[in-house]
Amino acid sequence: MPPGSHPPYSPDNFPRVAVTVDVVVFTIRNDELHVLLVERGLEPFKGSWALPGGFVLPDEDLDTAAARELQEETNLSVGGSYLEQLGSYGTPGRDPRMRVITVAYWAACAELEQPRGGGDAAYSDLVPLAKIERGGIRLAFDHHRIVRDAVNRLRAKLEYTALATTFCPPRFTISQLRRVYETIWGARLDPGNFQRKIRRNPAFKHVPMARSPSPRRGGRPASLWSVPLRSAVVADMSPMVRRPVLSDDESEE
Amino acid sequence: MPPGSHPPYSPDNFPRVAVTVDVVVFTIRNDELHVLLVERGLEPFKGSWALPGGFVLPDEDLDTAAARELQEETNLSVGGSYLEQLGSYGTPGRDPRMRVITVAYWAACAELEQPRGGGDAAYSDLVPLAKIERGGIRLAFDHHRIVRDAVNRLRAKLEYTALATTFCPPRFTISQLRRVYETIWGARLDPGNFQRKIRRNPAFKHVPMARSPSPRRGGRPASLWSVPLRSAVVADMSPMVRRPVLSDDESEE
DNA sequence: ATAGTTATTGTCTGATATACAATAACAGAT
DNA sequence: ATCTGTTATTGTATATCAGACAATAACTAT
Repeated sequence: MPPGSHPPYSPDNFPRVAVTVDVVVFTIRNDELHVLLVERGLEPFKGSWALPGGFVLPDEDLDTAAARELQEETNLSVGGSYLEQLGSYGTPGRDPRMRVITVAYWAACAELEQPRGGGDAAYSDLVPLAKIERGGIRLAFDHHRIVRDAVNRLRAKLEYTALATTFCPPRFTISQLRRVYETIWGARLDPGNFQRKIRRNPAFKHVPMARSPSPRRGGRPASLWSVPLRSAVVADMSPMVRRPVLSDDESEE
Repeated sequence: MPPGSHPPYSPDNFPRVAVTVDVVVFTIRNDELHVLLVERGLEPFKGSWALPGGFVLPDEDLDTAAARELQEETNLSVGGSYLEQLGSYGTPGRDPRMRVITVAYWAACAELEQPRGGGDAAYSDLVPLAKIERGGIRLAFDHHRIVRDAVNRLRAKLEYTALATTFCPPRFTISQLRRVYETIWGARLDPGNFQRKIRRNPAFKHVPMARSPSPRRGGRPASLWSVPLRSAVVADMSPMVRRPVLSDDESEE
């Protein structure tokens, strides 16, 4: 890699750097987008919230390290969720103790059991993204920026992939899926047009004899859908158009 | 960052890792997409081609390190080109000497002077991407994968940004720009429809009294265009549709 | 003047998004 | 059982836009 003028590799001849992975875990709870955070028990930033993460182990690939962190924090195997590298952050001084470069990942999960409040490890909790975006949460290091970047990526990817389905159970109604978009985008989508859009997409398969089960408050029962091919979730699809954010009251005028 | 069960930071208490940046520099020469490569003068992979890159210096941000590498290799300031982080690669064993995690970047440049063959530094040259994709080039480390990822990203970004303009001089004709798309996508675009698409895009501004200068071989002279706003280059735009690759002969049935 | 070439504008057609109306299938209240 | 409210699903009409391709425009070279 070094073109020549750089010092040659050798255990004592390269800058001292630590490499960590941090994961932005997204999930939807009560129709609100949440992020998994841990409370720091040590300086620096003791008492602040931070993204879950840790060192990349000596014989571990980056993706593996991220999957391990996700697993450790959520008890979810990567199988049921989506995990993707976001980017690396290494501004000098981002960690006051030493040079730390972090490889950030983001994950989308359907259901998340309430994080164990305070175990042997740190205290962790799901925090509404709105609260973070509002500036209502003090985040350690440059994690505010990482979260912002992750949210932008998430919002963008909903547009042209079927990733929204990873926030749903394996079998879901089209309205459930629509609510995922509405929640994450903060926009209202036309139910009829959304329906057609999904039905036209060959990645989505009708679940034969199934009707929406959960106790509903009236209304025609919806049929269930799934995306059988794992690869279809991340494949490009005809884009969902992201509309401008609407305020909650669009009734009387 | 460590939730708790991890070892605390300390100069002696984290895995030994080196961090480098590697840059995939793209440019177009003779209507062909090229990548800048350097020939390795040292083991491992002595004699193979590799991406230009090197250590991240102790007080250097990642983006800065990448910009420095680009500058060192091309004599181009980042001002005239586009530089973006691609992702990080850290599979154990990717460098046989030690654990090396590289943060890969990719760059798009308009003109590139012929790399100085062999100076004090390594021998470097522009290599046609087609040759790399065909497997005709032995690349060191996992650089083959990095180049592949970079090309995919480049091709994707042409679709919904004005990044193709970074392969053109500051003032260009619409046909020049179209040829950039055709070169990178390996597809043929309809001149008329392409023209309209660009003219409809408010990011593109007509250069008042200018006509295409370069010695042409006949044909109506084209007017010149530019994208005055730097931010408009990376902003989302109405997507160019990527058509299937066409073979060179689409004339006689 | 003529032929060849590239730039630019026009036109038509088909696909698709959007708004919004209409119908279907349920729960709960009366 | 009927009526009301709610959600799911289908229809429809309009506007927009991509794609094919024809028609001009403005040059160079002969």
